[in-house]
Amino acid sequence: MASTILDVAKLSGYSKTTVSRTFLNPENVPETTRTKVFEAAKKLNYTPNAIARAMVRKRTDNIAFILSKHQYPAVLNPFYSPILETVLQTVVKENYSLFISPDTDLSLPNGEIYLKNQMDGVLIAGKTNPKVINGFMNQNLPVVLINNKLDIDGLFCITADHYAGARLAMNHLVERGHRKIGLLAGNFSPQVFFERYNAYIDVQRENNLQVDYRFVQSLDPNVSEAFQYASSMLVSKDRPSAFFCTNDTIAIGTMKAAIRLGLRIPDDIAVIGIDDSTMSSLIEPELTTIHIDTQAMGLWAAETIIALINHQPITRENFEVDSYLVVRNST
Amino acid sequence: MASTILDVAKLSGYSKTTVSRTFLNPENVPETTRTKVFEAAKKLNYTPNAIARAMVRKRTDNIAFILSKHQYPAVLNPFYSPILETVLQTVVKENYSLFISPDTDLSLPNGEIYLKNQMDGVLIAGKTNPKVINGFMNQNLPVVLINNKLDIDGLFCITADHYAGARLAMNHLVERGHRKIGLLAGNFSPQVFFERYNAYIDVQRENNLQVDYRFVQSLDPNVSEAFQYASSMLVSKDRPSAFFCTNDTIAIGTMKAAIRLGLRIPDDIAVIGIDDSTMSSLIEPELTTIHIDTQAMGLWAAETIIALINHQPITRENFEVDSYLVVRNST
DNA sequence: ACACGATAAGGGAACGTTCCCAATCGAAAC
DNA sequence: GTTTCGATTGGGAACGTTCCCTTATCGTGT
Repeated sequence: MASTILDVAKLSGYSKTTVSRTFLNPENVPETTRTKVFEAAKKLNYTPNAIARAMVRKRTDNIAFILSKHQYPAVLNPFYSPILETVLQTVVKENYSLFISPDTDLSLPNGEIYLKNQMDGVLIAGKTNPKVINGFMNQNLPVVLINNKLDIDGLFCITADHYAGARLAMNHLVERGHRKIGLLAGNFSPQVFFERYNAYIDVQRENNLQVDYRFVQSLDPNVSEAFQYASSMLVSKDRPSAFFCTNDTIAIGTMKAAIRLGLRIPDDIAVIGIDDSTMSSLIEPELTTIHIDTQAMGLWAAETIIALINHQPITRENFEVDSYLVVRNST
Repeated sequence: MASTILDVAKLSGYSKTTVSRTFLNPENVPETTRTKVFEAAKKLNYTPNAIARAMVRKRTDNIAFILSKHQYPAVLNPFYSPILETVLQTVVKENYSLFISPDTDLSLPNGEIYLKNQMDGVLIAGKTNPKVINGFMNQNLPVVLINNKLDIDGLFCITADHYAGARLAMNHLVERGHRKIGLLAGNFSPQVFFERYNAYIDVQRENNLQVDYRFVQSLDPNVSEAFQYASSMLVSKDRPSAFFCTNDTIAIGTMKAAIRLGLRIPDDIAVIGIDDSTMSSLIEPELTTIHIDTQAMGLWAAETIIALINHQPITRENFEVDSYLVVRNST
């Protein structure tokens, strides 16, 4: 049905080799040849077949972005979606195509198989089964991990220091004079959960504050759950003067609860989040939070996978991204 | 480097045909054959080459999701990202892979070309150059348009009636007794812009209200721009009692401005948005808005493109998705 | 006049599958 | 005992490119 390089060759009067050459390096071919070939191609509505090309070149220029199945929703996830956005823009600029996949299908009988030979490299965001990673690496596929670190030879990772970030948040609250601080901790991957939890405990110890475990709660990181826990804690007579929420979504639920109870933020209750997601500056009062440089994550991940694909030197190995405090009006 | 079907054939003692058969339809092969083949494959770390397979089958099981370049950011766009999420989940369930692409690269010298033969079908979200659509259709590629309608034979479209949706919003404001209503209209595609603008005008005419053009403004649909325009309008002595914002982002900027000026929502100033984006129920007070059934859009688009790929009958042609009013606390 | 290099173009193998067709073999049917 | 049929397997062409190698042509310098 669709026309092939042979049709163009016949119509233009040249050989398939010349046609191929013309499409690959137009400048390496005399002008008359070029125009004749392109003319014929246009007339036949011809377009080089990317699959056939990939077959001989052993390159597809496709990069996969796999989101841990623990992260649902995939595209809408407030932490990962800015990373995906940056990766997409970066990768497209270098003429790669981006393929996105929640990693569920990798566990399907044939899912893992199909993915492999169609990709030049794989980006994995979040916690994943090491078996999957090994599967890719056994095929000599370059892999870069995002917000996850595994000590495998030849594997590159980009992470953030969630302990340091959480300390920033806690220190800020302490500096503002808060002596009683509640914790609403999202149950992300155990690693992230504990890094932030430990920061909460450590900073308080260092400042001789006592942890009141009635105001420490782990929960699913969504607004309604945060709203519920925060509501019940905020009505307590000896409630904390501040809440450390381990992400912005939880912080927003907490603020909602406070506002509904008629409490003033930050005078009656201070709230701090983590992520500096888009929402944090949209709500009123605006949320004080920890900015994690997700743009750097996306950029480095994209550039690294491309460098690996092209066997170019890697600028930095296993790079840890910065976090900083963004003071707004909720503290 | 990587092992091929011939290696497996040799090691297992069967022919390449039998190996191929075993991978394609394990149940069509005697058990002893199956185990021997799979054993050999495992030993060799063999995995069928998706590219070679695609080459002979003339199918890749890849679907492209192209976001209009007018929509930036791509993944983070509050209207399109839920659609993308639904499309992704639906498509993956049917064992297709999803490629995402901002449509900029289609205009690159070779960009358009490369995309074509690697996809079984194409989803295009938002306004696009018809040339691009024709390019795909000339290659006999199924195309489905999302939130955009073009009268091309064989082209399927899913849209929302933005005029009707906007009328819902305006009628709600009128019912609440508002006689003076301002408009903050995002400059989306001209089509969407005018559908909503016309609804604004028409509903007021029908109710004998006078339009005060000092409070009508078109703007880029982002929070800070909305904040600025709303701020300057809200300080006016004879300001409107309500603002119709043509999406939630604008509404949020408007509410922010009102809150900063110490106005009470909805008593001093009512605000209504469109989209029912995630944010609308996170802010305080929660935003009254028009819900557009983006989930239905994503689902139908995904199912339709898959049906087209498989030459199955289409359940519904050119389907227009429902909108309804969601009353919250901003009106 | 001759050799030589640069420029232009073509022939054919190779990439790793699938799938059509044919071949073999044993058992069941007549 | 011959035929038929199903089950199992294999050979080879085809898919549409790229790329290595070769060939032809045409100056250009000596």
